[in-house]
Amino acid sequence: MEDSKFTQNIEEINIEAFQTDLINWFYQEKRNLPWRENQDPYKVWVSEIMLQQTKVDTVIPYFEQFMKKFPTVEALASADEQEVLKTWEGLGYYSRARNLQSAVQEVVETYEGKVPNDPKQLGDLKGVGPYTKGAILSIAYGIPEPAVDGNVMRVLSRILRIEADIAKAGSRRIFEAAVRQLISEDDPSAFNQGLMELGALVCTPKSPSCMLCPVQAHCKAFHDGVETELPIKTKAKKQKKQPYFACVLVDQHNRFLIEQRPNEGLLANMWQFPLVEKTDVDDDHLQAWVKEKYRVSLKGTDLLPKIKHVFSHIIWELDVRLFYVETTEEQANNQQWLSFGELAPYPFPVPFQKLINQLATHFESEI
DNA sequence: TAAACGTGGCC
DNA sequence: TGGCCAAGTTT
Repeated sequence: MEDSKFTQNIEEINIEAFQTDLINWFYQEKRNLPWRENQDPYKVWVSEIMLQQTKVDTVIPYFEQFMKKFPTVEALASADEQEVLKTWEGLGYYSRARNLQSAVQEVVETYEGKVPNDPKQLGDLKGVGPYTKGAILSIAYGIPEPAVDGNVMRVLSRILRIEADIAKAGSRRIFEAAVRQLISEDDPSAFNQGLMELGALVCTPKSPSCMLCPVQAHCKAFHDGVETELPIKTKAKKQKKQPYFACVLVDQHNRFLIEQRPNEGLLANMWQFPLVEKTDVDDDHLQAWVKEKYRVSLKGTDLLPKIKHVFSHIIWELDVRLFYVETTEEQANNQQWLSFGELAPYPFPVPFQKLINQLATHFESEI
């Protein structure tokens, strides 16, 4: 259906000229990025995972740190997961980090530490989906496989005037089919990266710089004057608000209670201050809930500024309450009483980094 | 197929 | 301010 129109448009393209124009532009204009210093498959892999749904400028410092701490497949495979998460702290989508370490462990155990260049073996690794598989194969190994990300879909939707909804899961295969016809067998790495770099620097979502585009002459959308109408992308649903109480328990030695989140779901295995949904416990029962759940007696409470945190699919509204604890009993083993300085090694998601910053202000010199 | 899964920057 | 966007994968 959608394919028929694009099949016709692809036949109007001079493929050799398109490849040459794109690849030459890429070598001319490509940014110098730390993961482009060589083609080490491990570095390519780590960079591709970090770049998922994440801007280049955000990734750069994380990539540098990660490579310093885990320079090889073996180093990452044998690291503590907590240290890996700490290095990933603030980057988001933390299952990427846990899947990456798990996959690297499989590479050590099953493939003698060599990142596979076999599409099936590579694609079966945790966290390696169709895009990442194609990116590693083409960039690290020079194998002509499609690497279709959001950039590639946007660029090709314009060049070929493809009107498939790029928000839909099934649309990716249309673009993969297009790439298979267009890709350079001689330099699939520069071709795939060129498509993405073009999307990042020229063929941008809002106002594409068509006058600077190296493949303007090949672009159906530009020819027809519809470049700003593409790609077609349906809107995401609005996030649902979730009101919580965030509870800071402080004992007489200025130690704070933190707990580790479950090993799956949102922010898996990350640490937090005790959290409870307001739909589960209302204001009147909060104090009793804290005493019961954490086996403490209280000598006072206080109020800290509210924290709002927007995730991709939900919004946390944290009402932050301070509880001064008189006596404590043994706590569960996913919990820790720690002084302020001892919090440092524990990976916290951003909403709790905000909270920790509030504590630093609130307690000033006390801690 | 659609929802879950983070975060920061931009307008 | 709130919606949109960024080199996606898993379930």
